[in-house]
Amino acid sequence: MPVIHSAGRFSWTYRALSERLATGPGAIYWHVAGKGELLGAATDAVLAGAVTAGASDATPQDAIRSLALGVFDDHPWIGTQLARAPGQSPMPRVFENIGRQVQALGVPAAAQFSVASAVWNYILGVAGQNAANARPVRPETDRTEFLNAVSAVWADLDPDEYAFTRGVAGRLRDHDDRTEFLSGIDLILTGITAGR
Amino acid sequence: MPVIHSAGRFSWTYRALSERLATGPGAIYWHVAGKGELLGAATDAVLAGAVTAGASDATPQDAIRSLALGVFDDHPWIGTQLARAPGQSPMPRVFENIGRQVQALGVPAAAQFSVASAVWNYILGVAGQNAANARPVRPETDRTEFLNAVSAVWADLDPDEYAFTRGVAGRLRDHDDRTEFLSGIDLILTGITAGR
DNA sequence: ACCTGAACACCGTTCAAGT
DNA sequence: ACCTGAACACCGTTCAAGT
Repeated sequence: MPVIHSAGRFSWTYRALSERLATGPGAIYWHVAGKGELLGAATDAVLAGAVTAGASDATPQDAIRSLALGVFDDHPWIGTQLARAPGQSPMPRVFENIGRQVQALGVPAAAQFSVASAVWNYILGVAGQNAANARPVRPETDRTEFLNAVSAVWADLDPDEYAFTRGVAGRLRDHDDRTEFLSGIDLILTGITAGR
Repeated sequence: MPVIHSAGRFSWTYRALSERLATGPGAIYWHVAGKGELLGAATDAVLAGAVTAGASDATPQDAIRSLALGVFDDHPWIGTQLARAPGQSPMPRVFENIGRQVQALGVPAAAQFSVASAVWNYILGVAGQNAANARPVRPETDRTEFLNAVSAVWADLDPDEYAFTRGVAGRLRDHDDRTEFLSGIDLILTGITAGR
């Protein structure tokens, strides 16, 4: 079967795919069992590329950040579809990468799986979440416009009941998803080393 | 419009909904603009219930854990659909809840928004991720069977290239998603207080 | 003002038929 | 062994027509 090159924003429909491959939609079913396996294969192909990122970083922290950003920046949609194919999936390769950094951070053996899972879950979960948010409810509303609207609502909330939310309304307007994503990673990284 | 009661696992299709409401699919469109707004309304209704959890917990940490588990246990699918409606959404209420715990943990003002966002993102992201994983690719394969298969593959990996993954293959088989979810929360909580 | 329900475009999936 | 493409069931959405 032809290799699937990840091409940015692409609708993974059988019809779009089959048109691209100059064939009928049914042809794909000879190669994959269904949509799940199809997306799984695509996910795997993309993850394989993400592993190389962070291969030679200075600290374990930097290595994890590189890997996380690799997923977040290039292929956030991955989160929606998980590597489930037990076979030759690159999922273990990514997990191995994270796990070694976790070991390098001095996490005791008994906690390593749990800690690596948390990092893994955070990366896929938040990146996927972000990808889902990327397409707005109504296509005509753009991001800044939307954020301004929400920020205005927040700033107008009851000062007693919503003291905190009111206070950060301004930050919402200016916030950057990528930065927030990274700050979460850092929080986890701090938690890892602090818990030692 | 009739209030939508969250009823466990339910397919949010217009047809299923309209049958439930004993009406035609078109009728719903008079009340909501589209699928996004529909799911948004449902999400809001559910989140409103989740806020009460953790209202009176001993420590800020416990309060955040309660809220996180409230989403994870009862309504993991929420993560797939975000509170986007700027209006009277309970989203600010949840965010307020988290924010106050973050303040109680002693996080400096400049970092509060960022930290609260990380907690929020983690909860929705990982819970949603988990909901997506809940339905397997092929319906006939159940969870334990699947985990055993993956675990066996992991245990069989190259000892040099996959030293870490091999080593935790056993833990994968026995792992509990809920526990992993909580351990990630704890990692973040530790990171929050350690970074002070 | 609010509901009805047929209709449209689109999707994943199947399958008899081809080579 | 591998591809074709019409067909099926299903989905979100629209809209003329009803009350």
